[in-house]
Amino acid sequence: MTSDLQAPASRDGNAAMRVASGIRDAIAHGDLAPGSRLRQEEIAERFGASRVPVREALKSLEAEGLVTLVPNAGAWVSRLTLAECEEVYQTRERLEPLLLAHSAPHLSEADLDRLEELAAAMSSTDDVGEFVRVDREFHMLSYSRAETLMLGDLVERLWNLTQPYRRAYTVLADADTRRIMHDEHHLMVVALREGDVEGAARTIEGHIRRTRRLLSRHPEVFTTSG
Amino acid sequence: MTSDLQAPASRDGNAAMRVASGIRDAIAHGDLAPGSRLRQEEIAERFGASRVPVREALKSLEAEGLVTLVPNAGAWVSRLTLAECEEVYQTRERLEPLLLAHSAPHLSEADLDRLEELAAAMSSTDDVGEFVRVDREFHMLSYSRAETLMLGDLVERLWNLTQPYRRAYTVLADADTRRIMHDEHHLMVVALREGDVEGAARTIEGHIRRTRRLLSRHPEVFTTSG
DNA sequence: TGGTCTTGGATTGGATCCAATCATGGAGTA
DNA sequence: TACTCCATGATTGGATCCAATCCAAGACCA
Repeated sequence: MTSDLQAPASRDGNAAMRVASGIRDAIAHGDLAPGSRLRQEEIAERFGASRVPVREALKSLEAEGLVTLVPNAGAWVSRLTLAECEEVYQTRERLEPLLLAHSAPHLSEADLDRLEELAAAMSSTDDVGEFVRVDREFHMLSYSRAETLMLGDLVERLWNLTQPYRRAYTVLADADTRRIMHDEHHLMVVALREGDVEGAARTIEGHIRRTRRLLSRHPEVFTTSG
Repeated sequence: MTSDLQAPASRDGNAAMRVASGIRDAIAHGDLAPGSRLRQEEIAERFGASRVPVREALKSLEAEGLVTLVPNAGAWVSRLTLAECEEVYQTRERLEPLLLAHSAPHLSEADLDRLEELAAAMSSTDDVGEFVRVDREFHMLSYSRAETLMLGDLVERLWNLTQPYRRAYTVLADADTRRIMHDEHHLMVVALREGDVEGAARTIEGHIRRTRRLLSRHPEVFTTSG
């Protein structure tokens, strides 16, 4: 019980924030699958905190939609149906062009170089995990210069909601589809370099739309076999 | 073991939920102005609870953007600048046509009759408080038949964010502007009756866009004089 | 034998207590 | 007079304890 043996958990930020980030990451990385039950005490012990900050963290995650909270019953990692996932993509289709328009004018040359690097890395890798990771970095970087109150956070949350399924259906893309995705990424960088915000916005919209339609052809990703 | 995977039906009634709703309503009704400090103990006493559920409620409200939480300092009702308010309206401009498209096919005749009633009530009242209240009911009813995972809640949150400012700039609309707003409402009902989802979506988009432009002509609403 | 009731354990929800942190104001000094 | 430093009170953050609720297994009875 003496705290000398147990190193006090890192002090930056408050505990609830740390716990929330930890759970978010665990979900994103696939360590916590959709449908998994989240027991407060278990989480508390895992993060070296008491249950109070855990409950606050779960409240935040519920508001983000990542966790489903049932009074007097418990918390589960949210599970999406195909229809719900399509809804998230429809929403992204509307919001990300807007967010990109906010960010595009402030992207530096270095940002654009990095975007090109990431696009190239995506077309050369065969590892799905790596692809998904780089894909996320690519898009988030393209939005990173937007100075927004909530739109940026909102889009990131939408990505988080579908992250567990992204890997699953990325495997299913055939060579042609992958080629088209890479072309779209490249087109987007070109448009951004030319200062063609409208063109970049249209490209990202089409990109998300195409991904959504790919998704809807693979309902097997969402079968609740577990 | 597998019984942990599916969440049982929800049951409402915990304190954190009540507190969150209470604060939300207080902000919406203007009892809590943007910038107001929220002291945990004060709130706890007001709702007859302890500080623990209050802290959970504040976490939720922070995730919604209604409350700004500063570690080790406290909580304040979020205050928007003009630019941030315009961002919310830009976001609504993209999302509400989509949400309306989800809802429109499921609106009943009774719903449409009620919408017409509300539109008429808006054009006949001179009381600003009444107008704002009915306006919200009108739009929320038009979305109420959408069966969405998050889009419906998301739009409602966006409305909540700007609710404190809506009353302020509604006063500033001249007779012409009000007339146009009423026409738009009526046009929307007509399009919905005809089953013209696309037309209704365009109408609501134009309606929000017009409101946003009206808003940007009245920066004085956002001067931090208080 | 089948259904209902009860009881125990497990888990969440809430209250109280203690620790950590921050703002405020006053004393002391150049 | 103005600036620094420190002490003190107020407020938030976290831990522990207790109450309420739910689920499941087994007892009881028709």
